[in-house]
Amino acid sequence: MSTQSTFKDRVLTIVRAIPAGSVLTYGQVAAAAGNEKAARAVGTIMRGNQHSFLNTDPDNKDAVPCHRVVAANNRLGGFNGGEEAKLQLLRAEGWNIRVDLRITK
DNA sequence: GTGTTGACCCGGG
DNA sequence: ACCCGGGCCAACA
Repeated sequence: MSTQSTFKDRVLTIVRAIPAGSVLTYGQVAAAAGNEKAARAVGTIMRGNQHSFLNTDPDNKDAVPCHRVVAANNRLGGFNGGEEAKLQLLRAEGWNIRVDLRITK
């Protein structure tokens, strides 16, 4: 069993299965992949995905919608193309993300 | 084989 | 709010 699917493979499969409009935390993905404590490693794996935009295409089976993986405690987490890109993708899927209320100069 | 790094997580002061 | 530390694991040098 272990020789066929590595932790990385399981993580990618799980992330591919996240439907639009849903999100999982790094920790939840790690737990679903069989190792609850590997949240950090999930981030490492996500970093390897170069395709930030193609990943939104639901018809592409190889797409890995890594923008649907967020950090715990309602934090956003990182992204290859910058947090701003991740923000817009999630907003397009119905999430309401508030950023700043104060006036700065 | 040994570090080091990092799209993490939790707790404590 | 802030800063700090320990733990965990995969990838890389």
